[in-house]
Amino acid sequence: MRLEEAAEKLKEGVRSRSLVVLVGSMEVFYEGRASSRLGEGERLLLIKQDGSVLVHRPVGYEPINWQPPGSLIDVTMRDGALIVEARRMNPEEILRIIVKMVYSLEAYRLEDSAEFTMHATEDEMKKAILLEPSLIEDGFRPIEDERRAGRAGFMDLFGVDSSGNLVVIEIKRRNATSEDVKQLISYVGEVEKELGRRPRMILVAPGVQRSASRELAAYGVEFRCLSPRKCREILKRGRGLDGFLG
Amino acid sequence: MRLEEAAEKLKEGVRSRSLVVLVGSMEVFYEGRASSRLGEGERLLLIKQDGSVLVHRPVGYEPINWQPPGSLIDVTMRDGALIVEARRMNPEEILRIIVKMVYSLEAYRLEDSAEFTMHATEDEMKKAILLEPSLIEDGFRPIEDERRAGRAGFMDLFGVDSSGNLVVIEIKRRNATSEDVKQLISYVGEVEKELGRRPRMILVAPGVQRSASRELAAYGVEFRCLSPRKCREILKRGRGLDGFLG
DNA sequence: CCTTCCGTTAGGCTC
DNA sequence: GAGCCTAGCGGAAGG
Repeated sequence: MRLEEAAEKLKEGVRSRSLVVLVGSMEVFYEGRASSRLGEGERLLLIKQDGSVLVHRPVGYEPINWQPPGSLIDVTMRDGALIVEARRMNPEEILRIIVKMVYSLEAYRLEDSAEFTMHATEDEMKKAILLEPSLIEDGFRPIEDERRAGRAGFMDLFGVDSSGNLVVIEIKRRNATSEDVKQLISYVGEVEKELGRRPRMILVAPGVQRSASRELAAYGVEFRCLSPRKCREILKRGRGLDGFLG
Repeated sequence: MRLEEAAEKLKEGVRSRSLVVLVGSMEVFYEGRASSRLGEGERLLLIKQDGSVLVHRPVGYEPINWQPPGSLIDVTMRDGALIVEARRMNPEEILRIIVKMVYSLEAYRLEDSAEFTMHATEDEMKKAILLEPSLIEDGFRPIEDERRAGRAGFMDLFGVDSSGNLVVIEIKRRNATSEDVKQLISYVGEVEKELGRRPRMILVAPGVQRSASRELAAYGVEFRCLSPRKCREILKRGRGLDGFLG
C-alpha cells in the first residue's frame, strides 16, 4: 500500500475513532519520562478508539513502545514519510512513529460492552474464610472485617479463637513476603496498645517466601496455607448451596 | 470468513510461528492464578511468534486477557465453535478463547532485529551524578558504585563529603517512599557495623511522598531533588563535550 | 532454579 | 486532582 493512501486511511480511522491495525516497517522514537529509540523493523501498530497507541514487536507480551489512553494522535506526510505522533501532557510525552512500509492497514468500529469478571482475589479469599472459619482452625470466629489498627492501617480480618484469644489475620493471594509479616506485626502492635492484650497473628497465603519464613518463626507468627483457587471452590460450593454471596 | 476456514488459517499461522492478527467477536475464559470470564464482544486477538497471546478490547492500554511468551497454543473446532487455547505450566494457567465471528484474520512473518535503546533510567541518574558530583553537594566525591551493604543489599552510591564524612546515597527515578527511606537506613546500619562510623544518608529523587517526608526528618535522612529528565540533559551535555560516556 | 527489584509501570481507589 | 497501593503484574539481574 502506498504511504499516501495509508496516511489518508489512518487519518480517517483516527478521526472516526476506529480501532486501527497497521502491520509494516517502522522506526519509533519516544520522549517523555524517559526516552527511547527503536530502529526500523517490522511491527504491529495499534491505535485504539480511546487514543491508546501500542507498538508490538513480533515477540514478547509487552508493547515495545506505547502511549496510554487519551493521547492526541496526529498523522502527517512529511518529506515522503508517513509519521504518526501521539502526544499526552501530564506528564508531557510524545511517541513518534515513522512508517516506512505498510503491509496491511485496516480500521474497525468494534462494539464490546461485555462484562468482565475476575475471581479469586484477596477479597474472595476473605469471603471464603467468613463462609468457613474452620479454614483458619476449629473454633475460630471472625468478629470484624477491615478493622482499623490505629495508624498502621486496616486488618484483613479480626476474630477470636476457641480459647477467647484475639486473632489478627492477614490474607495474601500470593506467597507471603517478609513485608507482609512486618505489616501483620505492626497491626498487632496497635491492637495491643488499644486493647491491652496481645493477639495471635495468623498469615494466610498459598505459600511463604523463604526470607519470610525465618521471620514467621522469629516473631511467633502462625501460617495457614490457603490458595485463591481453593477459596474459589469453597465459594462455588457455598453459592451452590444457597447462593447468598451473589 | 467462515469459522472452519479461519481455524485452518489460524492453525497454519501458529504452526509456522507467524504473527497472527484476528479481529472478530469472541468470549474469553481464563483460569490460573486467578480466573476470569469475559462475555462475547468484538476484539482483537494477537498470537505472537513466541507464543504470547493478547486479547485487546477496543479501548485501554492493557490487554484484557493474555498469556505470556512460551505458551502452548491449540486451535480446534468443536461443536461448530472455533476455540483457541493457550496453556502454560508454572504456574499452570489456561486461556480459552471462543471465537464466534471472524471479521479479519491475517498471519505475518515479520523481521525485526533493530536495536532498542532507552535513556533516563535510574542507572543514568547515577551516571549523571558521577559526571557531576556537585549535584549532591560541593565537595562530594563518589568512591564506590553498588557497594555491598552486608545482607541489606547494594548501595546505589557510596562516597565522602568535603569534611571526610562517609555518605550513602540512594537514587530513585520516581518520588521516594518511606520504603526507600527504610532501605537507606538499613544500608547505613550495615556500613556502621562494618566501618564503625555512621555515614550521612542522602536520598536522591524527583520528589518525596508525604509519608516518607516525615521519616526523612525523623531519621536524619537528607534529600536532594533530582529528576531523570535533568540527568538526561546533564549526560547529553557531557556527551556533547567529549562523549566519553559513549 | 528462586529471589529481588524496576517500570515511560498502568489502573484503581481514597482523600 | 493528587497520593497511595496492587497486579494473573512482566521483565531483568543476581545468587
